Amino acid sequence: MEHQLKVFNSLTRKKEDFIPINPPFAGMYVCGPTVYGDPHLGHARPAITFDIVYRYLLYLGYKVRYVRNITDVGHLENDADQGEDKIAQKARLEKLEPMEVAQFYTNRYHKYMDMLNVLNPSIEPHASGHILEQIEMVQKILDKGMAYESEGSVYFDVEKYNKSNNYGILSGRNVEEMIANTRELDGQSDKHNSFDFAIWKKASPSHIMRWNSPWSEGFPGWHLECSVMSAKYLGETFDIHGGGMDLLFPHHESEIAQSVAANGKQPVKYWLHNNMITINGQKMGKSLGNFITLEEFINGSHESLEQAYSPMTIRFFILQAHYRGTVDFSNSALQASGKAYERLMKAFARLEGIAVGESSNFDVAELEKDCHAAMDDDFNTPMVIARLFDAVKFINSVAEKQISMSIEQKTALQKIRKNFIDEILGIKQESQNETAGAGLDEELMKLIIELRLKMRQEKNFAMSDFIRDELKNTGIELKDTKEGTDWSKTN
RNA sequence: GGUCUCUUGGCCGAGUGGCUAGGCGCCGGUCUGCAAAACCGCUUACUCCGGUUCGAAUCCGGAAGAGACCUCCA
Repeated sequence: MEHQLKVFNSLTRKKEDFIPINPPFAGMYVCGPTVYGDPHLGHARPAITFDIVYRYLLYLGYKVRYVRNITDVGHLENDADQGEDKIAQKARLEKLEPMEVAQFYTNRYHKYMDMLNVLNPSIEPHASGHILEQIEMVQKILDKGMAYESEGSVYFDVEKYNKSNNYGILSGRNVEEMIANTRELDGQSDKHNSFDFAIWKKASPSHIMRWNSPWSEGFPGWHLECSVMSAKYLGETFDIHGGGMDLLFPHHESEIAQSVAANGKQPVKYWLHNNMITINGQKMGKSLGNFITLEEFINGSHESLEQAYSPMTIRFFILQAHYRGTVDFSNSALQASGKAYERLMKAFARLEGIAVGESSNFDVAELEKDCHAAMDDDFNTPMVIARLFDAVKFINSVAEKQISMSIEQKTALQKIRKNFIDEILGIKQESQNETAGAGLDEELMKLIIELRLKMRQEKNFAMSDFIRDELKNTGIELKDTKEGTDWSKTN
């Protein structure tokens, strides 16, 4: 392969050559959504980030198995109401089966991922469908002496594990310091240490979702599902594990510990983490009043939004920043991205109709090389987009008949469009007249535009402007161009 | 407080020890009956203070500011 993909490995904190364990196969596991609420911006970022990783690995010719889980088990509210499962609580409030709640939000998640042009994973396992495997893993860890049972729950013994291994290998945390900094606030805990984590949790009476196990009726600990399902579908050691930076500790750290304790080997070769999003410089949170669902984003209904933003605008915006940096959602930034997105798509659409002629001084091969180099360098999508705009400028200059383009240049640009815009970045055209493409609307608009053209030719500008203004009031915008008059719906 | 990350032009946001990313906005222009749109051109920044270097926004040290994670749980 002519490419050498480099990825930033959180485990080593360095960019490393990506060399899969069993080429041409590549295995990737990404932490998916907890399906107890509507999908929001916080879901979009990791989904799009690892969609890019998936797409690029496919583009490079790897046979990729992409596993992204659905977490539908065991979520306690982080508010004061202890001991109730998030899904169970929702179910009780809405008088539904817990699985109905999980299914509803899973469907919602899929719908919005589809709108964002996020490809489906190869396997989408549910935590609830792998309870047996999780019980087996708990037993395995118990057998190795790295966990203890207490009051029907089973806890991972971090201190013991750390004697022979390194708990903190991923997050840089130091167990000795954690012990030193820990103060027992109350004696109620059935854990040996505050940083021990549950791998099996006994269900409280109000907890609806529960399964039988050798220890109690309960549910598996949070970290366990990812360890179990990744091992089941990708093997005990696999290539890439992705997720948001917020999951680095304790989730991923604990995943490593469990897997090493159970299987005696590091589960993951490359850990990739996307950075977080902020909204107007603040972390998104329900308590901060800036919690925006994808539905609200796309229809513009949230009060902090000045307008609706299309799914492709959101995707383009996210791709304009590197995945390891934070990205701040603000109206002005999104509006800028929306315009940039349209300019990019318009130019490449224009390319199709361009008449070829003499070659101009524009190196398409170098542009392509730069785009590849940017992707190879830890998925630098902002750089790819920047270079694509150089092509935009070239295409527009040719379209404006300032310079010309050869057939070779045109073909090469078409290839870049297909490879980079369509396949790798996954940016697609959102047609504005989708609902009006056929039928009565189109016919009527044609007639109105023709009438207005006649008036303009007769210099009856008062009437032609009246038509334009009135249409604008009803949400249809007319634009006079050299080729004639275009129309589009404004929202 | 601990661990880590970040600080780039009006805004967003890449990047490299010397070769002015890119987008949006502004301004100028082309086009147009006008407007809008579209297109072209323009806009030389790197928190502060030291140091290394022929040369640093880029490396090192310090300061200031911002953010994330650090009880339970997912």
